[in-house]
Amino acid sequence: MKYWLVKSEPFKYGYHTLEEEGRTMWDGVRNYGARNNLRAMKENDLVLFYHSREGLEVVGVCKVVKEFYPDPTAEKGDWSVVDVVPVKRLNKPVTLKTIKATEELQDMPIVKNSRLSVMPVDEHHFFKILEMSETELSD
DNA sequence: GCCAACGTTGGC
DNA sequence: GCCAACGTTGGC
Repeated sequence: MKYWLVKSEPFKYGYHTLEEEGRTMWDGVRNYGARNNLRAMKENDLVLFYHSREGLEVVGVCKVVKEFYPDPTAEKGDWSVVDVVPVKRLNKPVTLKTIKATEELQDMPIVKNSRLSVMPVDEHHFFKILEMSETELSD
């Protein structure tokens, strides 16, 4: 089991949109690093959902339900998508500001590389963020 | 809205 | 295959 973080602009596709739709194809990734991370995702991996540009906070957790396959929205190039479903909205969103202020989260790529839209998250970072959000997954 | 950081493109 | 120019992302 691995853990990830994906970014989305909430005015384009927010966590609320995922909750409304119940499931989505994570399309539109056009960056090789991000794509390779998508391809490394396995079914049942858990993914933090982060709102970029507006909000600037981790708002929820989702889960990979289908491993990578070709991105049907790509007109050319070798791009991939995965399918995800919402798992749980965080009780308290964890802001980027808070992440940056938390010593043990300094190694997260989001702190150093603001442009990567799909990134791996260490297990202990993942659970630290859940703890900070006062959210339990086991239900 | 600005601009830093990062990626991509294309001339050589 | 280097690197300058350009484009995009996303924090501020």
